[in-house]
Parts: sequence; C-alpha cells; structure tokens
Amino acid sequence: MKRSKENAAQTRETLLGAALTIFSTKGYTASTLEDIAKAANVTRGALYHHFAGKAELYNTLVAQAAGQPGQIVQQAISEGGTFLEIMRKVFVRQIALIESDAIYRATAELAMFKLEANAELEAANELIGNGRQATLEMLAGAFQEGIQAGFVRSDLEPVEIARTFLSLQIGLFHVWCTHPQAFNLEHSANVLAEVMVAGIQARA
Amino acid sequence: MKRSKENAAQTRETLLGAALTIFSTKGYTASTLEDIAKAANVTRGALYHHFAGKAELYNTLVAQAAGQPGQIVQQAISEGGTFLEIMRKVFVRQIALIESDAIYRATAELAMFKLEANAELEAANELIGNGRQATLEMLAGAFQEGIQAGFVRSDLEPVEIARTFLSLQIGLFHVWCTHPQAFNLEHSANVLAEVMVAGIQARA
DNA sequence: ACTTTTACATACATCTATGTTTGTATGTAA
DNA sequence: TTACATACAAACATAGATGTATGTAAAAGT
Repeated sequence: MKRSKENAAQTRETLLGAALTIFSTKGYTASTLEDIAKAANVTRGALYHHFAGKAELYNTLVAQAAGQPGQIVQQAISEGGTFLEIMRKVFVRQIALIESDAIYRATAELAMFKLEANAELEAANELIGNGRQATLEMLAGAFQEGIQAGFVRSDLEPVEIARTFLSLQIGLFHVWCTHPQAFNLEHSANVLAEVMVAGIQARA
Repeated sequence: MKRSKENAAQTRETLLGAALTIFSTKGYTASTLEDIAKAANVTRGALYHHFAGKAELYNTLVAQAAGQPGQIVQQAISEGGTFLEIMRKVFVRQIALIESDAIYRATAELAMFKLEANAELEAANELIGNGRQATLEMLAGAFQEGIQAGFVRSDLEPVEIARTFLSLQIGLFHVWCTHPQAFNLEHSANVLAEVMVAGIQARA
C-alpha cells in the first residue's frame, strides 16, 4: 500500500470518476459517500481527505465540463467561414463532444436533466447558467452579423434565433438521453441542423 | 374535526397538491413524507392511509399529467386544416398548456428535468415514454401526409422531422425552466414555430 | 536517522427518514 | 343504538447516512 503524492492524485481522480458513475446510476441525492468510496476501492476516510463532501465532488465535476460548449462556439466563430457554415460546425461539434466524451456527456446529462433542487449546488448551477448565457450572446452576435451580411432572414431577432438554436440542441440531447437506442444521434443532428439552417436563411 | 367521505377525498387531493409543491421545491428524493404531510396540514398517518408511500404519490401525479400532450396532437390533427396550420396549432397549444396549467407545468418539469434515477419510479417513466412514443408516431404520420400533399420538403424522413419538432419543444421548455424570467415563453414559441415551419416546408 | 506530514482506515456519535403499530374519535350501517 | 369501519394522530423501533475524531503506516523533509 503505497501512498505517494502521485498515488494520492490518482486516488483523487478515481474518486471523481467513481462519483460520476454513481451519480449517474443512482442520482445525486441518493448516492452515498460510502457508495462512491467503495466504487473507488477506498473508504470514506479517503474521500473526506480529498473533498469536503458530496457537493464538492459534484461541483468539481461540473467545473471540468462547463465552459466546453462556449469554447466550441468561440472556436468555430474564430475559424471564420460563411455564417451558415459556422452554425453547422457548432452544431456538429457539440454533438460530437457528447458522443465522443463520455465524461462530458454524463456530467451534462446529470446537471441538466437529472438533478433535483439543491441549495448546496448553487455554485455549479451558476457556472452552468453563466456558460449558457455567454454561449447565447456569442451566438446572437453571430446571427446579428449573419443578418447584416444577408445570409440570415432579417425578420427575426438575433437573440431569439440563438435561443432557437440552443433549444434545438438541448432538446435533441434530452430526447436522446431518454431513449439512446431509439435513434442515431449524429444522423438526427444533421437533420436538425439542416432544418434549422433552412429555417433561418434569407430567402432568395 | 369531521372525517366524512367527502372530507377524506379532499384530504387526498390536498396531499397530492402538497406533494407536487414539495417535490418541486426540494426535489423528489430530498422531499420527506413529513414535509408533505405538514404542508397538507395532516400527519404522516393520514398520508400512509391514502398512499402506499412516496412513489405512489409521484406516480399518481404523473398519471394525471401524462397523455395530455398526445391528446393535443390527436385533437389538432382531427380538427384538420393545412398541414402547417396543424403544426403551428400543436406547438402553440403545448406552450399554452405549459403556461396556463401550473400543475401540468410543475409535473412535467419535475418528471423531465428534475428527477434523479430511481428504480421505484419506473412505472411513471414508462408511462411518459409511451406517451412520447405515441406523440412521435402521430407527428410522423402527419408529416408523411404533409410530404405527400406537397407541403413538406420530401428529402427528410418523417420520423426525423417529428423528432426535430419534439426536440425543439422540449428544448424550449427546458431553457425556459432554467431561466423563466429571461424571456417570454409565448413569444419565443412563435419564433421557434416560424423557424421550424420555414425549415421544413417545400420550397416554391 | 529522526521528525513531521501525508494519506488514508477505523470507530463512534448523532441525526433523520422510514415503516409500522397502536390508539381514538367520528362517521356509517344494521 | 349498537357494532363496525373509516380517517386519521401519536409513538416506536430500525436502519442508514453524515460528520468527526482517532489511529497508523508510509512518504517527505531536515
């Protein structure tokens, strides 16, 4: 039984992973610190050594995941291209993130759809809210430019279009979370992007 | 202190209402039967007399709310009209249901976005899943007809369009639940419906 | 080589929710 | 009007989760 510094860091990571697994399986509230410790092959003593409690575990997980969507939008915008290309790119990459990164996916599902009201978790919720707000504003800015450049129909407010975009994404994620085996996420994402783009582009 | 039959039925209703309120406020798992009983001005004895436990309270609530979305779709389709009219109608009525019926809204929010994993609640989840499946199929059928009638572009599969429709609705509901004060639900719903319809209709 | 932390395990004390049981007043029916 | 059922309240017994306090071996610093 070694307990070097690197070993301790590993234990910490293992605990975080175990926490995510247990949270996803049993839900946050019903998850016991004993469950998590056992899944990480340590005792609650180790858990309390690394984290103040259950809330800190959760907040740490969310902090790792939040911000990624915003980064995608920022990155796609900075890469340039026509407006509609950017939109598709963002949509596709968000979906790719969900499909490829199991940790992000589980965290997002947990935080967005599987979390009951909890005063202790305000910090994480605020983080998520801020991230979404930032994403919304970046998207709205992009739509604004798209309108001025003549790519996007001008009868809709940019913010509303951005909200449509976000809603579509979140809704698809939700539907897929509830019935993952019912359809192919990537395929549906392409259809949604297609419909969305067709719906907002300026008519010839 | 009367305890006639009618009075007992009233107590039962009060308990259900209190349960929804407490569930919405504290989340299902963290809600205590003591909390619920207290909110209904009775003791846990009364609660256990009317319901087997917490799960039965929840299942009863969901049973009351599930099926309403499907009814809206069915109703709108049976009323006839052009395809795009039907689509708008469904979208608007769903949103209206959410805005006008506080009990439905709270139940839906609870069941869709605020419920942690729980084996006891499978019955309710299945109910919801079946309802959504039925809605999806009805919508897909409508889209199929819309395509054949030439209203809807023919390069998309009906089921995928239906999923787009559902995702948009659910996503908007979710975004609104997390930031109810940030925007006007009805207004955004109209924009989404507009974008959606523009995105799927056959090009001239 | 000695001391001091670190990284945990173990044990304990407290609290809270649950389910059940028992008690009782009132309504209802024979 | 008497007998029983209903609708609850109150008390209890149990289990499980939390936080903390203590113990301990190995690692890290001196």
